[in-house]
Amino acid sequence: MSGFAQLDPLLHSQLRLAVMSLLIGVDSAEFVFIKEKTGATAGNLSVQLDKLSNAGYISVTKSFKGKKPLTTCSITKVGIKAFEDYVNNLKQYIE
Amino acid sequence: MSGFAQLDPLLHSQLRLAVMSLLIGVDSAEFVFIKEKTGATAGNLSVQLDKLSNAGYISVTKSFKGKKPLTTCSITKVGIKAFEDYVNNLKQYIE
DNA sequence: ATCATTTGGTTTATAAAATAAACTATTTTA
DNA sequence: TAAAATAGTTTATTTTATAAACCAAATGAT
Repeated sequence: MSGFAQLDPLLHSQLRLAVMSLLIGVDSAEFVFIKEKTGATAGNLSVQLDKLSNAGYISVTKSFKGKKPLTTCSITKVGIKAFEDYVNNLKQYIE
Repeated sequence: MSGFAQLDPLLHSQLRLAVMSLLIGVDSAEFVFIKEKTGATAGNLSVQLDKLSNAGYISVTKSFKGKKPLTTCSITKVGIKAFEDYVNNLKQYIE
């Protein structure tokens, strides 16, 4: 058990980590809610959600709330596993 | 206590975090030792040590071992504080 | 003795990432 | 009905991380 484990670069990003941290505690969350909680700009959030989605770490559903677009996100099993692995690896650095 | 604390970007980098993690546990460490423990290339390590040094997080001393150059690093008080703050902030994301 | 290789780095170039600015489409409000 | 707000996306820019190329001295092989 020597050397430092590689930290998943997809999770080792402040904003994406915050998103995952949020999503791991809830069933699902809306774009606007995530934006407010993380303090991210819409553009940045949009890009980072895409990356998490493309990696299969979250699922993103686009629908409508009344007549306004509604983007809903939830963490996937793969995402939960990745997050847990990341946290375990990280502990090697900070404990 | 809402929102996510900003993670010190100087520490939120895999290699620099590994370096700090190493240095926090020892009195001092040599360039080659850090390089081996972290698995970094010399070039990358050199750059990242500079950044930590410029931030005042570590002190870097250049001398000679026999006739070969010897770069020795140690964490500073400021660095210890920054590391501890980083770890505390990070816990908000991963706990 | 000298030519190649290794050691211990630094500097510079490139690839990748984060972030913000600009934009789109619809909808609400004045 | 014109202006502004909502809910985003796309594109451009800045920053960062990383590796490749380089340098000087020392050691090893022929």
